[in-house]
Amino acid sequence: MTDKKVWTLKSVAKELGVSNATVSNAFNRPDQLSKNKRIDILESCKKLGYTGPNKAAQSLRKGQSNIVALVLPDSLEYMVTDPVASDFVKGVSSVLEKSKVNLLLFSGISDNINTVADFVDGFICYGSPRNPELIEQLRVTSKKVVTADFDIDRNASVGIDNEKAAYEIAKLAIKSTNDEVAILGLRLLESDLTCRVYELPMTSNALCSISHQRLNGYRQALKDSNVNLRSDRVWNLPKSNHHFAVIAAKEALTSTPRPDVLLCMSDIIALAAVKEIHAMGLKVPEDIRVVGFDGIDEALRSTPSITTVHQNSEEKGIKAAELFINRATNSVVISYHIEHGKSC
Amino acid sequence: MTDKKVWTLKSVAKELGVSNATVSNAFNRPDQLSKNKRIDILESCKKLGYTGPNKAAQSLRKGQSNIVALVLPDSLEYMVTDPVASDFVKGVSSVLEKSKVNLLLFSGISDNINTVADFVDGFICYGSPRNPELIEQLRVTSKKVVTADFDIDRNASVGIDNEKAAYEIAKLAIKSTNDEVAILGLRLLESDLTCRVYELPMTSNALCSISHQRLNGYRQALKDSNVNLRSDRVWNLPKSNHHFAVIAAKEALTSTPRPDVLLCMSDIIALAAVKEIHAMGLKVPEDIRVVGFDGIDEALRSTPSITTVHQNSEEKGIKAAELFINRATNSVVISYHIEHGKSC
DNA sequence: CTGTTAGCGCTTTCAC
DNA sequence: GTGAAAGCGCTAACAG
Repeated sequence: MTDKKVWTLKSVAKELGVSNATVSNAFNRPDQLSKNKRIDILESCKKLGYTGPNKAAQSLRKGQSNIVALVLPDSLEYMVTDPVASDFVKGVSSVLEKSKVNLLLFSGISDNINTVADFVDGFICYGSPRNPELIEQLRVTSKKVVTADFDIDRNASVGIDNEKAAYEIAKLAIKSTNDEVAILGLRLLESDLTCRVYELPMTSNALCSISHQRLNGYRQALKDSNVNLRSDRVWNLPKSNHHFAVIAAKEALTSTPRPDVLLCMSDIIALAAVKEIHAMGLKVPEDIRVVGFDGIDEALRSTPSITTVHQNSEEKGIKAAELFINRATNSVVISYHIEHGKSC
Repeated sequence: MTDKKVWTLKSVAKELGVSNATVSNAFNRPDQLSKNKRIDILESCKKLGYTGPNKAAQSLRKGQSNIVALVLPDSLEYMVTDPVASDFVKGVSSVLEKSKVNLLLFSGISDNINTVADFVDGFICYGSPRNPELIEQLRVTSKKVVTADFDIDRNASVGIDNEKAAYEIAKLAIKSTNDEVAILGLRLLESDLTCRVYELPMTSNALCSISHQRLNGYRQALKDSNVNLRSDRVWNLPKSNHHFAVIAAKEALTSTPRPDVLLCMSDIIALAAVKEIHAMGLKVPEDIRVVGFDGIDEALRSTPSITTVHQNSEEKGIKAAELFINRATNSVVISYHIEHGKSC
C-alpha cells in the first residue's frame, strides 16, 4: 500500500543509465552480459524496489505464465468438502509447488474457461466439470490439457480401469443368482436430480464418463453371475454427498422386492446407505450387502468397514501434474486394489 | 488442441471489415455502438471461433484481471488438510464465485509473491504466511490486501478478538489458585521446532500475531485468578497438526509437577492432548482439564467433547472476500462463542 | 457511431 | 557485450 514510484524495466534502465535490453537480460538471460554487470544491476534494482519484469507483460510477450488452472468438477467448495477431491488437489499441488508453478482454482460450474485461459499455461481437469460447456471449451482450447478420471479426445489423462474395478467389486458383492441388486450411481445423467435411471444418455461426454464405465463393469459382473438387474434399480445422484445419498438409498431400500445388494459408486454414498439400513433396523452385511468406491479413510474406519475399490487419489493428482509439467500426451492407468471390508 | 487460426481482435476486425475499436467495444462497451451491429459482430466472432479479447493483454492494459490470490499460511496441502482453513476457503470461494472472480492459490512457503502479483488484483491472506518474507512483500505491494487472523499495517482485516476469547476460555479452565497450567501454543516462535518457549520474539510480525494475542489473554486470566504460570510451561508448535501436538502434549504431561490444565491454541492440539492423557490412564476432565480453540466439528463430537472457542471460519472467509470486493480498508471483528464441552 | 493511434511493460532480433 | 526498434493483443482518447 506504499505509494512509492512504481518502476518499470524502462524507467529502471534509464535510471541506471543502461538499455532496456540489458536490464531484461540481467533478469532473464545471465549469459548475455558480464557477471559483474548483472549483479550490479540486480542489486541496484533491489535498492530501487524494482522486483523484476512485470509478469503480466512477460506472459503476454512470452506466452507463458507458470500458472495452471485446476478445473474442478463442481464449485470450489466441493474441493475442500470431498475427501477424494482433496487428496487429488494435494497431489497436484505438491508437484506444482516443487516446479514453482502456481495453481488457479477453476470452478466446474463457471461458464467460460476463456476468462482465465489467457492467463494460464493450461488446464488440469479433475473429473468432468458440472457444466458441459466447459468440456466443449476444453476440447477446442489451444492450451495444454490433462484430464483425470475422464477423457477429452486425445489429451493426456490419468485414471484407473474403472470398468474392471467395478466388475471385481460387484462380483464380490454378489452371492447368489437370486440376489436383488440396486445401483446407486453418480452422475449417470446430466440432471441435478436424484432419480432412477431408465435410459442412459448417449452423448459423447457420457460415453467416456467413469460412471458409465463403472456401470458397464457392474452389469458385466451381474451378467456373468446370472443375476438379473431390474430396469428400475439404477439411481442417479448428481453429487457424491450425504444428502443425495440418503434420498437415493431410501428410495432403493423401500422398493419391492427389497434389494440384497447395493452397489455404490462412492464411499460417501455407501456410508449413507449403511446408515439408512441401520435406521431401518436391518443389518449389514447379513440383510443387505453394500460396496463402495474410492477407499476413503472414513469408509475403512466405519462400522462395518466398507468393502470398496481403493484408489490413490493423491497419486492420481501427482501423475496428472507430472503429465502436465512434462508436456506428455499419453494416458496413464494407475492401479487400484479391492479393500475387503465387512460390508459384504 | 485444434490448430485453427488463432484470432486476435485485430485480425477479426479486418476479417469483418470493421475497426479494432468497434470489435473491442462490441465486447466491452455495449453503449458505444448500435445494438444490431453489436449482436452482428458478436455472432460473427462466435462463428469464427474468437472467444473475445485476450485476457492477458486486457489485464496488462487495464490493470485488472479478476483474479485474486489467496495466500495460505502454509503449503497448499495445508488448505485441504486443516478443517479450519477449509472452511475459510469455502467462505472466500462462495463470495468470489458469485462475483465471477477467480482464485489463485498461493502457498505460504513460496518465496516471492511477485511471481503472481502482476497477474492478480490483490491478495486475501489467511493467517500469517509461514515465510516471513511474504509478509514483508505484502506490506509493500501496491495491490489490495485483505488479511484474516492477522494484520499487516493498515490493510483491511477480519478476525475475532483473540485476546478476549483466550481470556474467557482460560478463566473457564481454571478452578483453583493452585492449578498447574501448561499452554500448548501455535507458532509463537518462527521456528519449525516443537519446543518450550522461554522468550517471546519481539518482532513486529510476532506482536500482531493472533497467537501472541491469545497468549496475552491466557496470561491475563491466570493473573486475575492468582494462578502462577511456570516459565517452562509454554510450548511452541510450528503447525496445528496431530503429529506436533502429540510431541508437545507428551512433554507437557510428563513434566513435574504435572499440569492440571492444558490451554491449547487449536482443537486439533486439544484433541491430540486428550488422546495422550487417556493413553496415560488419566481422565479428562477429572485429572486434567483441556480447552481448545476454533470449534471444529470433530472437537464437538469427540468424547469428551472439547470446551473451546468457536469461531465461524466460513463467515470469516465470506467477510474477507467481501472486504476485498468492496475495496474496504477497515477491519472487521467477528463474533465467537464459548462452546461448553465436557473437557473442563 | 466509427476509425486512427499511442502505449500498457516487456522480449527479442539485429546491427553496432 | 550493448542499444534501438518492432510488436505481443489490447483499450481509450480523440478526431471525424
